[in-house]
Amino acid sequence: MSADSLREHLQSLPETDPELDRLVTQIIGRVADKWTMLLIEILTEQGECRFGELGRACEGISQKMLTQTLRAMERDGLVTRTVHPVVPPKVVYALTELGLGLSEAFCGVWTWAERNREKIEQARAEFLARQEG
Amino acid sequence: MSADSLREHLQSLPETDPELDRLVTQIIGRVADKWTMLLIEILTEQGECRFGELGRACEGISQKMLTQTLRAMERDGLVTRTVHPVVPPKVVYALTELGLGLSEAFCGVWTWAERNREKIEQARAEFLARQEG
DNA sequence: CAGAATCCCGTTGGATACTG
DNA sequence: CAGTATCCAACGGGATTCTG
Repeated sequence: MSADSLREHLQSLPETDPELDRLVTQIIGRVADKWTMLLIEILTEQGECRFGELGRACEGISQKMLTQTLRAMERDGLVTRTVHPVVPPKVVYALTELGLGLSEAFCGVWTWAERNREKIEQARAEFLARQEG
Repeated sequence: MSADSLREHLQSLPETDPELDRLVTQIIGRVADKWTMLLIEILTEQGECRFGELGRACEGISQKMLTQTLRAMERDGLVTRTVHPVVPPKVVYALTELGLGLSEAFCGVWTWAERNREKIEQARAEFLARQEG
């Protein structure tokens, strides 16, 4: 896709209304979050997961942030939370249709990151050299 | 795209190496940021922009965060920063090829947010009702 | 105009301990 | 196991001031 056609495409989107634009912007702000994106990717790859599984798969996340992020995702309709009344407790999280849609949409960013990892590292090295030199 | 085919697609990506996976994850973390995404969208729609233009277009951003985000984007090779030696100073920012690629990749998320805005708001309302009831 | 520098406060988020 | 509750440090980020 060329720069021009991409621009045209973006401009063609129906957010001429500033009010609407604000709402969409807010959604992006809410959803363009590191943990949310990682959890969505894990749930897409692994299918439904238990709380602990997610914690282990999502490297570096604290249990507090895991709970918090999952709650927000549930609130926004991205995942379902199913409690199985057994001992010990078993709670299963799964992507909703909405969540799956976001996963598909974000898939492009993930692919982009992989494909351009080296370019980014190179750019960082050059930037650093420019600063020092 | 079905859930299964999306899963297959993600699993087919060459990040079996955990080290590589960490790097990509870090890039996602760096780039999945509200201001970065908004600035990329603005630069895509408007083409090259001056510092002040970006500040005005990116509603709610402080000058500090604008500078900071633009620096990080420049460091990662997403934008170029061109200084025109005139008085008053004129500095122009533009997307690089790399930045344009990210813009394209993220375009899907933007479209998703617009298309599903109502569903998200509905999900929030239902979640709220469930909590209260 | 395009920042750099400083101050300062609120929120984020980690660590830890506790519970059904 | 799947959380909740509490405390606290670190960082994000706004407001303001100053400069080339």
